Amino acid sequence: MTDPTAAAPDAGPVDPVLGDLDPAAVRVRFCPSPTGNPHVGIIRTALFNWAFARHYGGTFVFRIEDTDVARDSEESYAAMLDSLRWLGLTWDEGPEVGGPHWPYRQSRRGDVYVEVARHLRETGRAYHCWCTQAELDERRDAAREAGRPSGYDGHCRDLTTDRVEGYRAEGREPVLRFRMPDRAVSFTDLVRGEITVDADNLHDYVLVRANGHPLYTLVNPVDDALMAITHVLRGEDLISSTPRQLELHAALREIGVADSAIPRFGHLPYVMGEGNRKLSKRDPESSLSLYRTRGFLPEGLLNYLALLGWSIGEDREIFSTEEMAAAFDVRRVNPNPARFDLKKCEAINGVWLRRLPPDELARRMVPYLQSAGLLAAQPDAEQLALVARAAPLVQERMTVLDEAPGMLGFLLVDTSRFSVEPEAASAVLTPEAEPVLRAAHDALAGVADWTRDEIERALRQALVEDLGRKPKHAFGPVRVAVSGRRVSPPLFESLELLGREVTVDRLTGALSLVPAAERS
RNA sequence: GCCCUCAUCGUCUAGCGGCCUAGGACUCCGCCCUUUCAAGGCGGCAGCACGGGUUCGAAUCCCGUUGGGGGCACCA
Repeated sequence: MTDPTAAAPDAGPVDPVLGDLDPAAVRVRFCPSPTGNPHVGIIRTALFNWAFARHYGGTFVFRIEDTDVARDSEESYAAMLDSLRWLGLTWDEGPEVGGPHWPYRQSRRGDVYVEVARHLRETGRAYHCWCTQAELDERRDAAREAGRPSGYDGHCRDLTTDRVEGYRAEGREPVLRFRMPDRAVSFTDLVRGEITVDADNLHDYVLVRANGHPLYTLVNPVDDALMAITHVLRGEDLISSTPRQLELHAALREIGVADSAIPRFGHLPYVMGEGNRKLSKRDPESSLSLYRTRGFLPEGLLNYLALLGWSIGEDREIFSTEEMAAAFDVRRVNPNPARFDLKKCEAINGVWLRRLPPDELARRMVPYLQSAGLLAAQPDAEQLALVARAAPLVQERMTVLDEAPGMLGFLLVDTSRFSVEPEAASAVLTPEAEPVLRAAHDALAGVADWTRDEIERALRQALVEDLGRKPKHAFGPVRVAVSGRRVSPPLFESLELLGREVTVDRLTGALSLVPAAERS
């Protein structure tokens, strides 16, 4: 058992991501604040955290950062859960599934933060600051004017009791500030390497508002510490607040509030929108629900999002979330911002859509057909069977599911609601097409065995052979007559699904749309 | 203003000192296939921001410049 050539435990290279941590002990969290609709940037962050956790066999914690009563909403909270569920990004601890650190909504953890804040103040790690907004603004402007850093200047760090009493007598309400060390702070970012901020640019920051409400600056690090988070993967906008978080966590350990190790941080690049701006919740194209209603598949959307800042390598772009998790390595995350490209997102989605088994595609098209009014809320077996048979016809013609109604509508509407698009009618249902329609009508009416091959044989015979039309001009009018459009699924298969009776009816109807030929 | 950060085709990326006359994908443009549209096949346009180093050798390492992004809240 003993291998003399084996390296001593401390001689092997230390894993730069795990350190000496057991992979299964990895704990990451996804902690959105429920304001507005979930957007693709935040989902990308969720995906990378999920992949990281799954890669190591660790724990994916889902925590709701709802400390901003003015902006948070219950709808947004519900939408966030619904989104992750839809995408299949399952969490191991969090809302609805529970976990040892319950509750996972910060709005329900108020007592915890009050207690921690008290400890911080009693141990001198945080202090009351009595400065008014006006005073702060004035000093900040002056500092900026002088070319100095513009953060808090430490004015209230060491106030005499007389001064404190004076402020109190004025009726001022203090905020609680964290006392940052007077030295540089550095850390190794998992995607960017060493990042150092020197003391001059580290400022005491507010943990608790004058009204007693704890801020993100307190609750986020506290929960990370209490929930024993080992790795933090978040947006690059948080890079500059990382030193604060590091120091607060260290303070928490020193005063005995938490005993978990300080997490390692990795900052993910932005997802950019049009122009050169970070994609924000205000941009309509950032909204996850938009992609969902358009009929993107979770597989496709997630695959595309994975490509934004990460690569599985070896000229490969199509992969599942499981494959991503298996291959995921934070150090391979690309630090530069990526622009969201709808065209490419659609292309990737199209690949996934074509990969679906036809039955599965049919199943997923149903809701879109329903909301278009083409399918009843409780479709009968016959309708569902028709959709299932039609699925293979449209599968390679779609990139998103909400294209289904447009492509299958002619198969599903009853005759009373069927109509030919005016543009198609005027372009194709011309006097020259009349003989074609007539011949097609007569030929199809006589087809005994209504199958795709028999339909094709009959039409070719009648239109191409007998009438001498080019296939394009032979089948075009028939297509418009039965589908109402110039573009449709393959013609013969469509006719087979439509049935002889309806087909013949539509040809008759089309005949009535043909304008009389001008006599000269 | 101060600080942090980023830099390969239009876009997403591969590249971690010689395999690079820089590969793939999306977009766009041709051609083929073809009953429409797609899908598919083949081909094409297009890139290492700039300047210094280091090195026998740099897209790859270092420094600077320029340009982009972010932070400097009693938002998160």
